[in-house]
Amino acid sequence: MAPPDTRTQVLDAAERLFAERGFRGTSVRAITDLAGANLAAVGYHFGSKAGLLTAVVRRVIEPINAAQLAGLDRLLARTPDPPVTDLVEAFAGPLFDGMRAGDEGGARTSRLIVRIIGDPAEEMRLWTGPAEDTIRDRYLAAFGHALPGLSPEELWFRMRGILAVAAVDRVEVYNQRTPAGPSPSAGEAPRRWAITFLAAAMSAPPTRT
Amino acid sequence: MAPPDTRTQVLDAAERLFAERGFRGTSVRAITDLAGANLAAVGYHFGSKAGLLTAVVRRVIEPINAAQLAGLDRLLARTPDPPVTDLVEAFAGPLFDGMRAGDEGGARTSRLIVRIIGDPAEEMRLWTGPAEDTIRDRYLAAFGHALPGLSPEELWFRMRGILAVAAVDRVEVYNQRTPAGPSPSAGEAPRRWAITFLAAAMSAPPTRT
DNA sequence: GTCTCGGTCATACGATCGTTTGATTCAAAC
DNA sequence: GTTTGAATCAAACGATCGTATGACCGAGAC
Repeated sequence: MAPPDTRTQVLDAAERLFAERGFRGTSVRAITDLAGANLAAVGYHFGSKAGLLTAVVRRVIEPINAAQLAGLDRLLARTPDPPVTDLVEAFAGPLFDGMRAGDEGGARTSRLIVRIIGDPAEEMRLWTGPAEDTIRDRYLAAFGHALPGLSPEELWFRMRGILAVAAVDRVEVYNQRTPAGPSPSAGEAPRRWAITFLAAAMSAPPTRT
Repeated sequence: MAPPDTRTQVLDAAERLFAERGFRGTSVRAITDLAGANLAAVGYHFGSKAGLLTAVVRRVIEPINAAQLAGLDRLLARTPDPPVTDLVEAFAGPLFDGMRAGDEGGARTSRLIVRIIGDPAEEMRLWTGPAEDTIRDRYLAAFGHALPGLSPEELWFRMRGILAVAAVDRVEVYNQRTPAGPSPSAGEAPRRWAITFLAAAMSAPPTRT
C-alpha cells in the first residue's frame, strides 16, 4: 500500500481527537503524537490549528454534500414533485452513510458533527459556504412543494430537526446503555429507523396557529 | 432586592460562558471577571472548575427533571395508558420551558445542553444519576404501552430523537438566518412545532425488518 | 476590646498551550 | 558532485491555563 502520508495521518488523528475531546480540548501535541508526526507538522501543512480544523471538517462534509445533491437531482429527474419520504431519504441518508467510513460505527463522526453544529466559536462556523446554502435552499424548495400547507418558518424548523436527529444519533445521551440490548444497535438499523421517524415527522400536518 | 450573592453570580456567569464557549474554552478567569468576583472564588465555592460545571449543570437539569416526572404522574393519574401525543408533550415540553428562563430566547441553554450531550469527557458525563435513569425508564415504559408494536431498540432510538430535536432546537445550524424571517421565530412557536413534529415521529409505525 | 470565621483579595506556582525558528534530512534535477 | 527545495526535526518563545497560598476585611459572639 501507499506509504503513510504525514499530512493524511495528521488529518486522521485530528478528526478522531476533535470528535472525542473537542477543538479546544485537543492539543496540537496530542494530534501529532497520535499521528506519529512532529509538532511542527501542523503549522507546516495547515498553517495553524484552526486551519487543520477546517481541513478536517471539509473532508467530512464534502462527500455528504455531494451525495445530498446527487440524490436530489436523481429524484427531480424522475418527477418535479418528489414525495416527502424520498426527500427525507435523499437528505438524511448521506448523513448516516458519511458516518460509517472508518470510525467505530459512526459514533466518532456523529460526535464531530454535533460539536460543529453546537459550537458558536468563530473557528467552528467558517466552514459553511455557498455549497451548503445551495443544498439547504434546494431542499427547502422541494420540501415546500411536497408540504404546501407549511409555513416557511415551520418548514425550516423541521429541516433542522432532520439534522438534529441525524447528528445526535450515535452519541450516547446517558451513561448507561440502551435498556434492551448491549450495544445501541449498530449497522443499518439506525439509518432505517431514522428515515421512518423523520418521514413521519416531516409529513405531519402544519401546527394549527 | 437581595444583594448580589457571589456564588450565584459566578454560577450565572459560568452557565453563560460554558454555553457560549464550552467547558474547556472557558477560563476560570473569564468567569470570575464576568461575575465581578475574584479568581479564587471558584476554588472557594465549588472546589474546582469541574465542580463548578456540575453545579451549573445540575441547576439547569433539575427543574427539567422535576417537570418531566410531574407531567408523567399527572397523565398516569388520569389513565394508565396515556396517548403518544400527551407523552411527547410531557417529556419534551419541559425541555423547552427550561430554556426560556433567563437566557436570550433559550439559545444559551440549548447550546449548553448540546454541549453536555455531545461531550464524552469525564467531567461532562458524571452529572447523570439515578434521577435521570428513573425518568428514562418510566417514559420508556409509558411509550412502550402506547406503541405496542415497537421493538425496545427502536423505541429507545426514538426517545433519543426527542432529546436531539429539543436540544438542537435553538442553535443556528448555518451561518445565515432562516430563509423567510429575520429571526428563527422566538417565543412559543418552536415548542408547538416540536410537539407536532415529535408526536408524528413517535407515532410512526414500526420500521419493517 | 478582642476573638472568630466565612468570605474576598492580590499574587504566585508549575504546567501546558499554539506558534515560530533554524538546523537537518533526503531524493530528484542538473 | 553539487544544488535545490519540500519535508521533518528538536528546541524554544511568550501567553495562558487551573489551582494553591496567605494576607485581609468586617460583622457578630463573648
